[in-house]
Amino acid sequence: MTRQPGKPGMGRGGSPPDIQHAMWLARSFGRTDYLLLRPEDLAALEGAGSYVSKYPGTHLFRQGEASTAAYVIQKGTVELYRGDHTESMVVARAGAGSVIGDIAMFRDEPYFQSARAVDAVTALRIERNRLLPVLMERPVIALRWLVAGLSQLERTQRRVLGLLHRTVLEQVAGLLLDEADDRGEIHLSQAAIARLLGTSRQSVNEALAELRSSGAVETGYRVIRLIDRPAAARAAAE
Amino acid sequence: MTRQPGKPGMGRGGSPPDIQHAMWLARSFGRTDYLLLRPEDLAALEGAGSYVSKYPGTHLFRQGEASTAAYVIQKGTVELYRGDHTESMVVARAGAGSVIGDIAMFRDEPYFQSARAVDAVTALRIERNRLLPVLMERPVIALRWLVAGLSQLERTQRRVLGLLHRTVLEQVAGLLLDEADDRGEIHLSQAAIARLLGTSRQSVNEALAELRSSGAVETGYRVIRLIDRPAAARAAAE
DNA sequence: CAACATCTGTCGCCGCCCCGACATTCCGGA
DNA sequence: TCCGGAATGTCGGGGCGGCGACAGATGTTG
Repeated sequence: MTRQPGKPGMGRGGSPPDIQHAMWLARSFGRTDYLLLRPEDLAALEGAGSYVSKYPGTHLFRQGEASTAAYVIQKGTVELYRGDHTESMVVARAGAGSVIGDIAMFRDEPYFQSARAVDAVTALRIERNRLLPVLMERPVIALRWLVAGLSQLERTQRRVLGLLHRTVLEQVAGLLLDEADDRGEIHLSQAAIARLLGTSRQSVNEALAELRSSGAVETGYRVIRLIDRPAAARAAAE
Repeated sequence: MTRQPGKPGMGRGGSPPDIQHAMWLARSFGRTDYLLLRPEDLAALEGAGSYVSKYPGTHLFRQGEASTAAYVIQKGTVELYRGDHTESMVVARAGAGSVIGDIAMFRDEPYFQSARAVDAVTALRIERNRLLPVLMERPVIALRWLVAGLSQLERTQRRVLGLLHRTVLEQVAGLLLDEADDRGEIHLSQAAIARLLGTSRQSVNEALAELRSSGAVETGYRVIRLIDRPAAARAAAE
C-alpha cells in the first residue's frame, strides 16, 4: 500500500458531494472493475454517514463497546487489536479503503476488537440504522461492501498461513515486502513489527540482523530500507 | 432462534425497497452463530445454480484453478487447505451454510486454496455469471451473503488470536470445545487435529495426555469425549 | 546543552515444540 | 479369523524463540 504524505488537519462537517470523494470511494471497494459504482450510489453512501478525524493514538472504538457504527477509512492507517492494557495482540492493520467495525455491527454484537489510529486518520462513520436501508436500496453498494469484506478475509487467511510453520525470519521478510513504500522504506519500530507478528522484539532484531548481514536490508532508527528485494523475497521463502 | 412464521415471500423483482424488510433484517441479524446462509436463503439461490455431490476425499476445487463458481455447502464438512502434496496447511473448516470459493470468484482470480470434502458433501454450485444478477435483484440475499462472509472473517480473526501466544495445550482445549457435538464427542484423529492447528501429532498427543490426566477428557480411537467442560475451558485459558 | 524517553543491538538461560523412531492398539476387509 | 494399514502412546535430541537484563545510540524536550 503506498502511503501518501497528505496534508494534516482537515475534517470539516457537512460538505457537498465531491467528485474526488466519489473517485476515492470507487477505488476503495476492491480491485474488481466489472461492477462500477455510480455517482448516485456514492452520494447515497456518503449521505448515510459523516466524516470523523482522529489523531494518532486515539481510538475509533474499543473492544466490548456496543457496535453502533461501521467505518470506511479514507486516509491513514488503523490498527485492529485485542487484549487488555498489559498485552495486546494485533489482529490486522487497515489502510485507506478498508471497512472496519462492520462485523460486529452487522451481527449486533459488541466490538470484538479495538481500533486505534496509527497516524492521522479520517474515516466515514456510518450508523447501522442508516446503512441497512441504503444497502437494501442499492445492491451495487452492497456488492461492493461484500467484495471489500471478502478481500479482508483473504488477507487474514494469508496471515494464518504466514503464522503456520514459518520462522520469524521468514515472517519478518514477508512483512517488510508487504509494508514497504515506493521508496522501499518501512517506517516501523522493531517493537511494532514484533506486535504485528505476535513475536518478541528481540527475535525481530535478530531476524533483521540476519537480513542485514546478507545485504537484503539496511536498518536505522525507526526505518528499514529494502536494498535487495529478491534477497528479501528469498528469505521470506514464499 | 425463533423464526417468524408469517414471513411472506421475500423481495420479488421490481418492487420498491421495503423499509419493513430492512427493520426485520436488522432484528434477525443477531446470533447467527454457525448457521451462515439459512435454508430459505439457499432455496432462493437454487435457481441460479445446481447441486453437486462429493464423496469423502474428493475435491470441489483445487488451488490455482480458474475460479468460475462459488459453492454453498448444504450438507457435510469441507476442509480448505493450501499447499503441495507433501505438506498442506488447513486454512479453515466449513460446515453447512458456509460459502466457499466466493473470494476468488468475486475478484476473478484463481482459487487461492483447495477445498476437499471431509465426509459426504452436497453443495450448491453457482456460476459467477448467474450469481451476480441474483444478488443485484435480491438485496436480502446479498446482505445475507455479506454477513456470511463477515462471520467467516471473524472466525478467521479469532483463529489468528488463537495462534498467537497460545501453547498447544491451550489450542487443543479450545478446539475441542469448539468442535464437540451435542454429546461432547469429537470425531477427529489426532493427526487431523494437528493439521488443523498447524502443529505436530506428537504435541497434540501430549496435550491430550495432559487433559486426560486432569480428568477433562477421555480419549479413544478416533474419538475424544469431553468429560469436564469447565476443566477444558480452564485449560484453554480463554 | 543537559536530562530524559525511546529505540536498537546483544547475550544467556530455559522452555516449548518439531522431528525421528519405535512399540502398541484398533479396525476393516479378504 | 487373520492380516495389514492406520491410529495412538511415548521417548530423547535438538533447535527456535520467549524472556530478562543491560549497554549504547538516537531523537525530544525544557
